[in-house]
Amino acid sequence: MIALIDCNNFYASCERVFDPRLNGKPVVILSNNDGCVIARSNEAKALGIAMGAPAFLMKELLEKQDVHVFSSNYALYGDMSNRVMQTIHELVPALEIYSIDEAFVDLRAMPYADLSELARTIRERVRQCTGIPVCVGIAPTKTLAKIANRYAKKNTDQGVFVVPAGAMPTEILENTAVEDVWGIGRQYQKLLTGHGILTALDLARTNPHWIKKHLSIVGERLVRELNSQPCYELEDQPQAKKGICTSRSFGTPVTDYPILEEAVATFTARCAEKLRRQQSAAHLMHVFVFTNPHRPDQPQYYGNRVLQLPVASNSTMEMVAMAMRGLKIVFREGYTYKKAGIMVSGIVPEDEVQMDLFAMDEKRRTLERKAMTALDQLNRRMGRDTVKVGKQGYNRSWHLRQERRSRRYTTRWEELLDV
DNA sequence: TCTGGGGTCCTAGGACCC
DNA sequence: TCTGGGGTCCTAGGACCC
Repeated sequence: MIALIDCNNFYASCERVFDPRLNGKPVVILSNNDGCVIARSNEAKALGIAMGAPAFLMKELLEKQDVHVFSSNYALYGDMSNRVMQTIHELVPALEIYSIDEAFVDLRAMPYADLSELARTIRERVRQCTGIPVCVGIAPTKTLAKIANRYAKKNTDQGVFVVPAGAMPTEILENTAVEDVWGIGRQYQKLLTGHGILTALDLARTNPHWIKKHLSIVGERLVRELNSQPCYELEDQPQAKKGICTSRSFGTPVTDYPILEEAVATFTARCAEKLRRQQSAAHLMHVFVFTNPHRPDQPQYYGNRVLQLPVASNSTMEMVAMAMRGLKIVFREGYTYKKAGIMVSGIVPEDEVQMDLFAMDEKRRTLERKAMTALDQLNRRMGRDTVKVGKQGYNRSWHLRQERRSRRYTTRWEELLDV
């Protein structure tokens, strides 16, 4: 059996842990740049505030209904996520962190006759140690555990639901709309409902050949999983990423080349850090810049370039130098840039990098590697970008708009909660 | 009379997830 | 004034190999 543990309204719940006055009130959290609504408390959902709704269109409603609005505070949410995961991990050893607010756990080796008792224990312990409410769904497959979790959230006071192994759980499948099944998005929903497949139960009973033809092998696995046949194992070892992207919209639009340089250098430094953290190196870098597509009255431009490093690298210095060459190529004077980013791919383990007879000499490479290790250690201890390359600059005028961010209660001494 | 049977790698595009 | 930022997997088609 597999459990899916999912935090309720996670970002809103994080804010509430440190400000209980928010309990019972509508709370929403905005995306980077205070752009869209990306998390809502139940009270906010009840007001009809949609996921992904642009904040500026909701302004009146948010004010009129006295909604508490927050900018994203990823320092807080990331740290709270770590605490939740650690708490679960202390109770169940086999844990797959699926997203910032969800984890699958393998219950096969757990000495509990009654799995709902274990689920309640997990729930209470997470609540006690972190203040975050979670729901737990338990079932023979991941897909069914997802459905069980959703059902626990919507239909029970306990926040726990178990789909037993053995017989097909017809009742819960019948009460789950097909578009609420994990892996069924907008396009597949349209296709399936067009063929009269409206519920998870209908989908579970659909002809596998038809599914394979229209939803590919992914759909076939999904149908098997609905029939209690596991196709997805628990992945408790995180896999190295095959592509890494750092991109941002700018708080204020950018026209100046030096400011664009600072932004792109910073994104590159972030990609290099991510590569080093997973002990990888990349040999392709994709630089892109673009104007605001929501302003058709302004001239539009999308510039992008893929650059090849002679030897796969994760050195901030080498990668920033390369990114600056790419930016020079894609930059066009006279446009107002809204967003830029760096994507790296062609990722290999850092100890399996293929050398080049004519590239940077080995001595320099070793030195840079040592420098990067020192840089990472310093920045981990003293805070991000304590040590950085000069191109990253001090300007920050391109930086995010975050007008309503709460304090970083758990990761900054100077922002601790006052009692 | 009649024209094989395997493979690999790469890219673009489309679907999905949080 | 104003619309986020990451990822994954699969398939089809083209080019190539023996």
